[in-house]
Amino acid sequence: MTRIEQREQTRRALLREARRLFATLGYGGVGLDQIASATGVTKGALYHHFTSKADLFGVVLAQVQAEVGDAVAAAAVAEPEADHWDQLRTGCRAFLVASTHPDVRQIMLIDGPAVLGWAQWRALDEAASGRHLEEALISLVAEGTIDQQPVTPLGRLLSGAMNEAALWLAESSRPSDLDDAWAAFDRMLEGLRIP
Amino acid sequence: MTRIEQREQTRRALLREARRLFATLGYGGVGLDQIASATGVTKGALYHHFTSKADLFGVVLAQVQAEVGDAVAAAAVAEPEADHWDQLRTGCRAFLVASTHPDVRQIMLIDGPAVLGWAQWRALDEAASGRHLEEALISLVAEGTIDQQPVTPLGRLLSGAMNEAALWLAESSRPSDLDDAWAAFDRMLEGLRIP
DNA sequence: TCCTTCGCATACTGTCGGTATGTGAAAAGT
DNA sequence: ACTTTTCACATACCGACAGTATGCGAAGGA
Repeated sequence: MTRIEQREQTRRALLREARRLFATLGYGGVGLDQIASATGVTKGALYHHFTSKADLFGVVLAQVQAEVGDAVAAAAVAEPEADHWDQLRTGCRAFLVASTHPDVRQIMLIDGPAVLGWAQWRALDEAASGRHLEEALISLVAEGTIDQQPVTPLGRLLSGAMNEAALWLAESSRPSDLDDAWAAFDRMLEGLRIP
Repeated sequence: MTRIEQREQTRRALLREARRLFATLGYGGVGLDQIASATGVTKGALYHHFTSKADLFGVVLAQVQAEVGDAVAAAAVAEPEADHWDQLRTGCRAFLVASTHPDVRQIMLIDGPAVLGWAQWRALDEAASGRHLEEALISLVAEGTIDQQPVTPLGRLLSGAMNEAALWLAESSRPSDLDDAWAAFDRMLEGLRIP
């Protein structure tokens, strides 16, 4: 095993255990010694790969965000013949489903803004899934499907609505809640559409 | 000065300084010694009034939530002759404006869920302003102004949309952003209304 | 006036994020 | 082939901070 391979392997293992522990215990509930020992290394190795606890969390968060973003993009690509409107809908539904998963809930929705600050959190969100949302809205404004308006505030409203709905869904146990939340969100979207 | 007066005075002073520091530096950026010395007491006094740092933060958060809830209620009461629909709109606008203030932003929107957990945060939100929102939605469903549907997921969607919009507004500097965000939110509300 | 209560201070401990330094093996140079 | 350098990690340590145990002095009741 060459050195660069060993390095990557250790780094991946650290990220895997960090994500697992951050997701189950929350950022404040996990110590760096705990992450290191779960990985089978010491804290020295951790600080060789990451500059701080927040930095490690940031990389984990970026990874989670990227997965959610990929899920959204995959859902949109899955039906290439659909129009922009239906691509927005399927993308939003994919985002809602993905955000309900426990890792995403704790790391991205709860701890993310508090640990990294809202500005940095937003930058990661923008790079991962927010970008897709704004692009979709721009297309819809351009083709006249929704009112001419600045897309950034509208994107924030929709994103915040889905985030909060995902937090609520992850807490609730009734299976029908997902359908109810999606129906309500879909009604909201439909209300934006010019008849 | 009687003992009970002295106690209340110290407690209020602690809460005042804690709120100020939590709002400016964030929960993780403030130490209990810092709060105590800013108040002019020692950490012993702090632990005599609050069981933990999270407990102190929880009381501060409840106070902030109550202020926001009062602002929403006051805005609705300010125009008693308006119908339920316009009362919802003015309430939402009051919430959006109040949530943009720095204290509310940092304490209620960013640190709140991470420090207390989402369930407890939601309970405080429900008691303060979420209740008003759900009651308004129930009235609107009952009178047929919006579609028959479960109000809880819809309330979560609207609440999350406003929270995220408030975070975005507090970051941005253009004065027109508030108008844009409100216009977008108002369009969303209007879309829910049965013609 | 004595005793109890209690609001708060003082002094201490354990944990944890972060740093400084050591070490042995892999890679590079000659 | 031998030396030197690099580097991935371990070990040992420090400071900060949340939390605790205890002491004290004044208020309030008996």
